[in-house]
Amino acid sequence: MDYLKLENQACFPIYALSRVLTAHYKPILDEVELTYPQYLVMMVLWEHKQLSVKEIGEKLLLDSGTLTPLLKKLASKKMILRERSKTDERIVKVSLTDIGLQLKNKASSIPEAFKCSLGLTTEEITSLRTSINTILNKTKK
Amino acid sequence: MDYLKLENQACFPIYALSRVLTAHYKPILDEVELTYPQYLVMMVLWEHKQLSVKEIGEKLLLDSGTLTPLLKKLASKKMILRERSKTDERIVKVSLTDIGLQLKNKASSIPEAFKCSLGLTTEEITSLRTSINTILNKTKK
DNA sequence: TAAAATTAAATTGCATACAATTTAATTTCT
DNA sequence: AGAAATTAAATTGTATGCAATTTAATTTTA
Repeated sequence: MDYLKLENQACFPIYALSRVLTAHYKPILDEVELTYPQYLVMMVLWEHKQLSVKEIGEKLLLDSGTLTPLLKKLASKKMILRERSKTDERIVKVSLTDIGLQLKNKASSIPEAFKCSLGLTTEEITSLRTSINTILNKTKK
Repeated sequence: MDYLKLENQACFPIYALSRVLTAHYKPILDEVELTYPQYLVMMVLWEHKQLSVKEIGEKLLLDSGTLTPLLKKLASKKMILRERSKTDERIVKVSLTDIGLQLKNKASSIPEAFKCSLGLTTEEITSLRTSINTILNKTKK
């Protein structure tokens, strides 16, 4: 078998699928004026209320080089608040504004809209999530 | 179930895994001075010898906005040749230079090196590729 | 305790991605 | 044939990603 053929690659379909899925999110997320990475940040904040940049990075596997400008954008949209920690000035605490909190209501229909856009069954999605998570946990070090 | 929680998302693990896998490729591809998307382009050219920008885009699901600068970079490294089609001036034909062709020898060890870097069994990788391809084909429209 | 090491963000630079538009060439249609 | 529509790349602008470095603050250590 020629391992340098695209069809024999495992990484390419994941790389491609990631972009295909983001494209499916696009029109849905346009409604709430979020990009996919911004949506992920909002999601972890809806769940945890307040997180440092580092903590957000650990959850999303993104570094400050990616997050700092992204968080500034969310802050300019008044969805989040960035403030230096009083007890440790190195840390920037990120939290939701009222607008950001309210947005969760509007966003509640997104998962279902996305699922419809994909045209996969619930079982297919669950099975995919489980198997990808297994691999992700083994490989992310 | 709260569908706005990260752990219940199917898309996030794929997005994250894609980046984790690219990171695993990084040190290996550094040896041949290619980025991961550049490696994909080289791979389709090793297989097909000559392709138009559009054809490369169809195989990799990338558009000219992404490919044009990437191909210019590969051309500046003397790995590929870009030339307008004689019969249809709209089309740019991309082919391998001798250097680009030679590179396949050096690249032949990449799949195995990557597999080792991942630490997954052949079965895990094959099964992953199969299930992701199924989903990809259903969703890429 | 003062220097050394570490840590958290931010910054800089490079390389994608992709939407939208533009340009140039070719096809289709009337 | 000539205008209209279509097509293929390139261009423009915005938004990631990430390596490497910098900056400022805190912790560790000699």
